[in-house]
Amino acid sequence: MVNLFAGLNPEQHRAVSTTEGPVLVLAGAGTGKTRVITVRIAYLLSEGVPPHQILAMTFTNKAAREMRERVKSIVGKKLAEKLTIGTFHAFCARTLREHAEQLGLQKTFSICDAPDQLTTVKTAMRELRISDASLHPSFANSRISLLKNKLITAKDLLESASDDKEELLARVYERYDDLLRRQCVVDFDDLLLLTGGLLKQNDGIRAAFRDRYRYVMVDEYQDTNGPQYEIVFNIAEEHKNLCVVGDDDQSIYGWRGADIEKILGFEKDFPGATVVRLETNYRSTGHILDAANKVIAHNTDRHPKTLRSAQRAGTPPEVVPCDDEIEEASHVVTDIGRAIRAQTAKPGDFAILYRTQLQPRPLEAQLRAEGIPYILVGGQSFFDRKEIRDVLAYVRLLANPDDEASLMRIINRPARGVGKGSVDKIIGLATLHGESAYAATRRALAEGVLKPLASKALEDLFQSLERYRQPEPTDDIVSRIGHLLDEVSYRTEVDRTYRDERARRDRWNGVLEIFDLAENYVTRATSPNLSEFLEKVALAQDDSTDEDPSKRNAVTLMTLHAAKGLEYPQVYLVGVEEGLLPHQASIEEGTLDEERRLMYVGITRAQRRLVISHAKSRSRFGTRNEAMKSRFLFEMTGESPPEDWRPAHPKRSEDLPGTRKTKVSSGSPKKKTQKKTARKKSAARKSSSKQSRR
DNA sequence: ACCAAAATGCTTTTT
DNA sequence: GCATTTTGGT
Repeated sequence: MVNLFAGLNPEQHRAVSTTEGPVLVLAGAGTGKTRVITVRIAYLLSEGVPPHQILAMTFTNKAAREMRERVKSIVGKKLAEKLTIGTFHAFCARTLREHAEQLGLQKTFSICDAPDQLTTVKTAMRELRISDASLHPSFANSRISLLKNKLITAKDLLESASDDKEELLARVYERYDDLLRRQCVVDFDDLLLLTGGLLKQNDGIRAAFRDRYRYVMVDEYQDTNGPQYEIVFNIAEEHKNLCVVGDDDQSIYGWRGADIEKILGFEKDFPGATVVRLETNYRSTGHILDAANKVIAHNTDRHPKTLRSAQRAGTPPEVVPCDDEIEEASHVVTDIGRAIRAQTAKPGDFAILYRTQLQPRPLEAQLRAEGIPYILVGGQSFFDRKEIRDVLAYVRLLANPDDEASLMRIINRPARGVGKGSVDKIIGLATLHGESAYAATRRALAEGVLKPLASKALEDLFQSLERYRQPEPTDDIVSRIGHLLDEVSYRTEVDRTYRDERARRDRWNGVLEIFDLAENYVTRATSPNLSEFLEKVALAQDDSTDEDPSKRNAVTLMTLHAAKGLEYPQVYLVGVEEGLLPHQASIEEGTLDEERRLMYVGITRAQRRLVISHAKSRSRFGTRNEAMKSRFLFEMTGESPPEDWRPAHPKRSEDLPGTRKTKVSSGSPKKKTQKKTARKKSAARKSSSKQSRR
């Protein structure tokens, strides 16, 4: 075997070679963190540790894939495949399927995505007769998620509720969980929560996991939340062969329940832990790193550290003021276009980073106009499209008949004469008997309480579903899905709904892509089944993007959150304005530190060139708002703000909920019209962007 | 029960 | 500004 330690600096060497006992690696941005983890795994293997005893957890699929690839390139395919490397969520989904019985869960449970979660919250509220006015469904939804991530159960909340609103929320939470259980569905948070509970409560399973996974590694440890910590702790508590790697300065998931205290307090959890600091940055040139250091130094609650560049000073970051987001986009794109034409750079060298999903639009338009290839990362567009959700709902019903959200989605799509009346009757029965909507429909059919037309239609639908539910030996998943869609005439429905020829083709192509996905899955899986296929689909949203080799050499557009862990020769950081980069909502919540870390993450993605832009005004909700240069830019350059500069500040609670079409600012400079934004944080996601493939 | 027109609410970040 | 949801008419 080659010398694994070649090219490692002394700290990296120590992190790799300390295999026994707890290890905390504080790895600043660009200090070779991934390298350390992968070489460490290779080293463990070379020391004779069997691959199945090694468990490595990541937060994103991308990170997991990259880690496996890199280990593979060192130790070869055969060994690498026996390692357990995956996201927390994937690991948990697998564990839950293996041990479903212990939790009173069907092995075929489905995983509900964000829109389904919201639907379920709404159902819970409807059943409890709670109006949208007393509790916003999206607010309830995000709070429930956060509570789960903080290991607070509905019962806990009910007991500790200090006001009416909290009690209301607790009751919705409780009913929401009941509904999920009834549907045999778990949400993203349950995956972690139930696995944690399983390991904590079931001595046998815990012992088995401890015995099996002797060496545990966790990437991005600063993003660990309560349930994840519980899982890791329960597995590693005894043998203590736990190596966590992270950077408190890059903790940007606090809103999701990530607890920065976990990395700050690791030595308390595991006394005697070896602590390794990686502070030599191999990624960026000196000036860029200076800028990053200056910004992050304004945070107080952190492990103090300063990144040192291993490279020359390079060029300082450029700060470009623009009039509005259109000019900003055109500046960025012209800049990129010029470099590409001059052949000093290729499209793949560039990344354009932004805070929110509403920003990429003008950039996309410009890039397309200039004919520059680009990839839009994130923006869950594909799986949010109506026809995709329809088809997946059908597939989910095959795997799990009790999935109510899915049944309700397709019960009358294509239209088959099952109207509101019939649906209400079914829901009524389901609630009355505390059974799933599927069982309630069966009951309604047996009792003959539905209109003849609806009755006949549902008989047919159920017959089709049941026919393709059981795997025929000769039949694979793909043809089962195909036949089912055939029998319900889904193609006809698509043609009927979309008059425009192009739209029709587009939509149907989307459906065909599901078939591609399924085929792809079948060829890879050892024993293909619907539940596992759906699990892959639910847990892997970024799959389509980076596999496509034709898009390799393209400008990358993504949010700052999505950019963590990545690097590009040239980075454009756009929209660095008060209210946007310290985001308004964060200013209101007092989480400025996390916004600053986001800025820090953005800066440290750049290898040799960083261009930061901000606009004087930006259109939002169709109205134009004035914007101030972000405070972070003053922190970065050390300049002091000019006389007329005003930071964004928390908004008064009294606002005008009735006014939809607000007038464009009347031009009075003292009264700031800049802030008119949503006042609640919401987990709702929209299909705001399209064009993820082609 | 179905379709078109009108109102609504959304936009912080993701597994 | 947009897409989705609700409404009102047939």
